[in-house]
Amino acid sequence: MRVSRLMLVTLRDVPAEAEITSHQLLLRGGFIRRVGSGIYAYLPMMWKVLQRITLIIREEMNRAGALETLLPQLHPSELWQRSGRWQGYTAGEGIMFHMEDRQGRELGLGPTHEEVITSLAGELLRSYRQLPVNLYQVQTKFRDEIRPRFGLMRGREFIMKDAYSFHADETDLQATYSVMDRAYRRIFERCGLDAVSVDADSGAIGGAASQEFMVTADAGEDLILISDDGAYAANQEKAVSLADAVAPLSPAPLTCLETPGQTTIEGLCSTQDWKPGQVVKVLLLLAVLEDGHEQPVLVSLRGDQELNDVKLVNTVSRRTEQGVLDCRPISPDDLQRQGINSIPLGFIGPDLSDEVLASASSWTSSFLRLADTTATELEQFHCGANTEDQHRSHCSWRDLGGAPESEDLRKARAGERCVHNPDTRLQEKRGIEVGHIFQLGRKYSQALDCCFTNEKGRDEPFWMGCYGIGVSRLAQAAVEQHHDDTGIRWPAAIAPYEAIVVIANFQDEAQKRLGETVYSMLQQTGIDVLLDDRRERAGVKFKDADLIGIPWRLVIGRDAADGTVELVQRSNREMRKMPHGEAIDELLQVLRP
RNA sequence: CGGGGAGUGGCGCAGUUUGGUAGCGCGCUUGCUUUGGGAGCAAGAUGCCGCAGGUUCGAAUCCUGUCUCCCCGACCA
Repeated sequence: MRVSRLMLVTLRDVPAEAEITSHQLLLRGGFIRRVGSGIYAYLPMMWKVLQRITLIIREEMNRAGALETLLPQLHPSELWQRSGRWQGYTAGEGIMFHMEDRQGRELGLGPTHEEVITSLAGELLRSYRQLPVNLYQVQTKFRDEIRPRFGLMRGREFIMKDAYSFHADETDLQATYSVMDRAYRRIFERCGLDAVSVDADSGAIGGAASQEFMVTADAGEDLILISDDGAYAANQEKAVSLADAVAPLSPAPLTCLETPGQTTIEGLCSTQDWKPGQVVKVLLLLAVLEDGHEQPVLVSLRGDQELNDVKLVNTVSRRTEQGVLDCRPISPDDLQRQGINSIPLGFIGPDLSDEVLASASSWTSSFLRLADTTATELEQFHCGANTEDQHRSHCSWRDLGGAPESEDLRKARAGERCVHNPDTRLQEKRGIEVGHIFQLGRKYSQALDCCFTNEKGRDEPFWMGCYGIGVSRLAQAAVEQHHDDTGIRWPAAIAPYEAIVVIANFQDEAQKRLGETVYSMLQQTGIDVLLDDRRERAGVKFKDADLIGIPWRLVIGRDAADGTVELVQRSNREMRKMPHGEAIDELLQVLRP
């Protein structure tokens, strides 16, 4: 391709809309344009990148025995009503774009395809003899994100590869899950990405095991914790660790203290000369359950620890045997609205009486009491006295009528010891989630009543797995991981072009002739090559070539008359002069080994 | 949804406080010169100043409404 015909529009200034480097570079390099909030056009070079990524994904999915398909983007609401997700996905903070057609039928734009694929499987897969089956598609997904961000990283319309597998039993599901795990590792490696797989929470999708694949980059939205020995890695939402030990209090009798205005752990500890780890803090939250109940929750946590929301929601869900729609701290306003005035915020102890809820207008009238292991393990501790401006020192759980059952509710943090091997510690990194694999189990097949006939002639819901890769996000993550101060450094496997021939001075006949020769020779070898034939000054072309990040550059310059060219590697800026024939051989060797 | 910021030529911005009919840099067009790291000179083109009302002799500027975009948050008492 000739650059003069490429519709290459590069920008010197950074567009104001872009915050992170990869977003800026994709805009400046002429790869993407914003059309609306979270909506982007993939310009020709970007589309080539996406196609190359998709090709790698297809090859690996096919190799793993999956079948490509293409499902509709318009989903009838009935389908989602059958799985019970229509309401949650469309009402309020719902993530699904939805509409009514001219007949008044309700439709949604697919944010994910469990409903469609599962009901199809229910129609097509009648016997255990047809199983297992693994279906995938590469397609645009629509999600009305609360806050679209960072270009392609969190768009409202994005390209995703999603796959769904169907099995007769759990063991078979596990087998395919691990096949997918290996396929994913190969995909990311082939794309030239440094990705780690981490234990993950399966979140709203539900199911048993789940793993995320994270491209490590400082701009990542997720915090991941990795052990020194590499044996353990998890999303912070899911990560476990051994909390640092704290010095036990020297035994003393329980005492009540005046602590005016000391409502924070920090304030309390600096005034009383306590250590945060010797205090039990009690958080007051409200969980909204699937059946509409509003359940007040009291969480006891060692003062130096932080609450992990995801673990909390999962625990509340397990204890109440219900889905949790929302779980958030209770504010003074909430209390006022409920007509409660007897909760001394900032001075709450784990034994806060249920009586304080007696006057609540819509809340459940008793607390769900939870405690993190770090709190229940303390022999003696300080805590709130349930009275304004008072705390208790040297309290024990016996004084409080016993400790709640121990739960893991705390955030694991970098520097803490690992559970699998206390001699190793956790390090933290930031990551961009580019893939996620789940063992869904029978959640959707049961909800949609999609069954096959098993060996014994009985109907049984499928065991399912689902496996996603954010294709457009992956492309931007690659830029986030591979760039320098002059531009993008595409990994060769997904670069829009493999090489670019730059004619330094297009007015110079010798340069022009050699450039054209080299260009057509490369084309004949099948290398996807660009020729910068623009009548721009050399500097402009070099800057653009750096910016758009083509892995190999052949400069046809001053030595063109004697057939000498410069071969430059984008990733390390290494430059070597050599006869043009040799340069082509060299390129063939690295690009077509 | 809450908080903050911004909408002025393709991109980046000034002008708004104090109302007087729109400007700078980059880019674009033409010509000459230059030609290895975003050239120089000259001459040009491009604006419903987000949109709709209002105030005024007069509005990018003041008032009201509205739309859009970006950032932070929806986090621990």
